[in-house]
Amino acid sequence: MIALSKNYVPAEVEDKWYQHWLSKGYFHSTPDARESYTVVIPPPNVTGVLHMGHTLNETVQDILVRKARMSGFNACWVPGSDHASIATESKVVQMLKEKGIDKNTLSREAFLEYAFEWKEKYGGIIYNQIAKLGCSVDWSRVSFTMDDHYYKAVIKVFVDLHKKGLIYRGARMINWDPAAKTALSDEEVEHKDVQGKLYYLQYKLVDKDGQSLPQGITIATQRPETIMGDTAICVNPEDDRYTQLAGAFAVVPLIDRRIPIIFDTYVDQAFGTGALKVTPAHDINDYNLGLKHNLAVVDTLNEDGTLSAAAQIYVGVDRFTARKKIIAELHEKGFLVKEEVYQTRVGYSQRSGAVVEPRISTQWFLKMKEMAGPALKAVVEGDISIHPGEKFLATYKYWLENVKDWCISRQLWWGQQIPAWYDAAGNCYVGETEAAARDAGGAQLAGNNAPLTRDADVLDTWFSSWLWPMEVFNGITQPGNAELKYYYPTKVLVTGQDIIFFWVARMVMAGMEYEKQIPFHDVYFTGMVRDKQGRKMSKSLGNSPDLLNLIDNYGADAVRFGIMISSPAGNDLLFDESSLEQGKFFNNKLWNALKLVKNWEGRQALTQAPLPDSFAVSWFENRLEEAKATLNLQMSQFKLSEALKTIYSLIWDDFCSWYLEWVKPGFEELIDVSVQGKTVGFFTDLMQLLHPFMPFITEEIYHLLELRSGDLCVQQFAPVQATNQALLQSGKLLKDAVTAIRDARNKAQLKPKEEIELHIQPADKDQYAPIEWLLAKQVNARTVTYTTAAVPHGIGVVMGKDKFYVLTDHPIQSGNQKEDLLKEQQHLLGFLASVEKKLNNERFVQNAKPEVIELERKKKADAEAKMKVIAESLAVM
RNA sequence: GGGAGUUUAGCUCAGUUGGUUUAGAGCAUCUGCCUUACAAGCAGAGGGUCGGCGGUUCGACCCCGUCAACUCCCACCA
Repeated sequence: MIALSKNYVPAEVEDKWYQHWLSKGYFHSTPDARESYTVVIPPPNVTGVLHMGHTLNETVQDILVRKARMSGFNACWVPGSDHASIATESKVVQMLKEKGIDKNTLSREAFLEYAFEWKEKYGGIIYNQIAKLGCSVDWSRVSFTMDDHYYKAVIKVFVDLHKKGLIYRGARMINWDPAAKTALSDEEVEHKDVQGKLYYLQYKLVDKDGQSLPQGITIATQRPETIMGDTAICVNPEDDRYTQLAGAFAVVPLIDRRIPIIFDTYVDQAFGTGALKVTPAHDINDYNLGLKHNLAVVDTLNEDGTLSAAAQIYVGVDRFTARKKIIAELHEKGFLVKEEVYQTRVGYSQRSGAVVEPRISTQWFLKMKEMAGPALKAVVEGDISIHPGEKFLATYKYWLENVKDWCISRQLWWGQQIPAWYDAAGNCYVGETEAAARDAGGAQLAGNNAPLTRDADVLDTWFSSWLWPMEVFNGITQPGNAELKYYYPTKVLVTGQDIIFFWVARMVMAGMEYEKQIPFHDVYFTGMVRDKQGRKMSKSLGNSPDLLNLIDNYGADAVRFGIMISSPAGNDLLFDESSLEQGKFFNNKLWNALKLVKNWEGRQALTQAPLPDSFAVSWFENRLEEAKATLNLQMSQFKLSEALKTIYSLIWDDFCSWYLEWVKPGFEELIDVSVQGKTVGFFTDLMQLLHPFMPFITEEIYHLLELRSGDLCVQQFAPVQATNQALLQSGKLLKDAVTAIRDARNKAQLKPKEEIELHIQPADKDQYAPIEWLLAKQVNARTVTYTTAAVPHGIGVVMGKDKFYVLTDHPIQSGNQKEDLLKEQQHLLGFLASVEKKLNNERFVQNAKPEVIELERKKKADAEAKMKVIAESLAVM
């Protein structure tokens, strides 16, 4: 027999089994006759580390995948990472800066070399974490969104969509990130409430000949640093205050530029002064107004957010510094009328955190209306189910119905370079290669052999990740290949609700476009992981724990347990290490149960029917099947945390606290060989049920229980058996009786070792026959006898219609037995009153279903019987 | 400014088409136990007018209306 350590030590177990599973190739999938169960990992940023959000996601996926693998499916979980264009590039730029290297001094090739070096150096961290967590991913399928084939797929899709007329290039107002110096999509801009100020500025007025007019005009703005870009002042044509200004001009302060007064109903008379400065280069509304009124566009900002030469003053000064200086100057020169505090929303770059500037720029766009249709249909018609329920359906629908074109070009180097080439005249040709682009140029380029220049920009990261479920199986580069046909569509996507637009909706679009099929059947949205106080986890708050540290401290199983136990689908999770501690305690509980059961080896007695223990065995057999049915239901509904609670309670309460106590032999007694065998079987089943949630300790115990050739990891679940309800009822009666009598013992301050004589006054004596022996054992009764009348000097215990009398040799405290009975009686009186009220209500008797009425009658009868028992007891006292 | 969601025990949450005992679990709390698997444990206990108000119904935690608080998403009013 193996000597088992006092406590469970995860570190000794986890790496061993993970290596074993890998060596057996259990996680490796190849197409076969079984149905596939495919999950593609939401690829984490290649240079990042896993945070608690990832940990939750990966754990959920592993649970689903392991469960599928043990349920007859050919489970395939594809791991991988995302090149994360802008996030990675900014980290590399930062790293270079620390080395004293300026990105601008490097060639594109040299920069990419650094970037790949960086990726190689840090790209392994997440994979190590995924393995440590026990994730059963197919390591032979690791994918990266910049793998050669993947790169080609992205290029191919770009060219294809361009050919279809869905991708176009044009000058539009886009979101500009002055820190990363690139365009962003609308989704990459995060709006935050900010307390700003509204400045009221006085502009001088002149007539068309340049003669000063007596009055000025006051406008309100949040951004005085953009006045040099003003190209008009706009007022409402119906605003009496300003109608006489038709034909007049305003003079921009500080630079003395004349701009026209224009009239448009767009302006809200009630806001500010009813006069609006129009700056087409720096505001989307002003831009549109400018288009309508044919205004000039004066771009006063450089790409890094400093003022440009066009601003004339403060050239080269950062926009926020310039704002302060300009305010001071305006104040000094008397242009600043007043300022007031103003609540506003400012857009920030999701990646760099910089305040985003609206900027007119030539970029590549994807038409989204055309893509949205099928993607909307797939979800609305229920081909894809979203969990939890309807919560995200409305969000998804709204976005797709109102989606705008997607700006897909980024002024970065790290990513798939846009396959567009330009000739000297600036004509643009699109093709997978320069030669193909040249061919596409056709007649226009005929005879022109001058070299073409490639578009310097790369594509948005999400323009590659939206192909993920297809291209990890080479579905774009080798359409219709055997693996794609087998593994696609995937079964379930597990991801955070924050990327529903970035990724989920777009994957559906790409899937519908290129496979004419949904990419996944179910979407499981996990909530956001927050700290105990409900705050977001962030580096700056320092409240984001390190995953490997947690695994060191608690073990991977406990981490998985802790994060799952309090994580209903879609709800935010308040992360608290105490739940990991609970997981650790659970590990230990399992370990101790193992020690107990192992301890019986070599202490078996031969079977001698009938056994007092046989009730315990058949009860647990049924309880187990009952729980399995519950579990399957919960799993099929993606109620994973509920499912874990079910197993936890099944193991801790039903198995350990009840079953094992029932069959446990006394000191130096033997255990029946058949009971021992059954118990090992139960324990094995329990480990199998728990394995998807806590793979390491379950595999360990599985092997420690018995010498086996196979592994739990791939052990297939047996079909669930029907249960015997009567037996389960008896078990409940036994538990209730034990609890009630123990409560009485406690209240009488009896020590556990002090024996009692138990007298039962049952409503139905037959119910007690099979459980009598176990009841005696659990309440430390030396004798059990039946009675039809009150037993003098006994502590009376009322349980439903049954009554127990506890006799003891020890002096007992009479306690507050009577008080308890009176309390119970009060409760019953109230209950009875409510039942009787119902039954006396004619309309209830007329309208309610017969079975409901029957039930109420039974409740009444039961309650009356209980009242009688209590009354008898009180009478004796 | 629109839209969605949440509100049940001190905390985190269940509560399945309205009727199974005037509401359940885990954690926390309290009491008693170092009982030969487990003090990282065992045996018990206490704790909630189901956010407020109104309605539908014989009957509401559940359906409807309304108010309040919190959360999230979306939106170009300077």
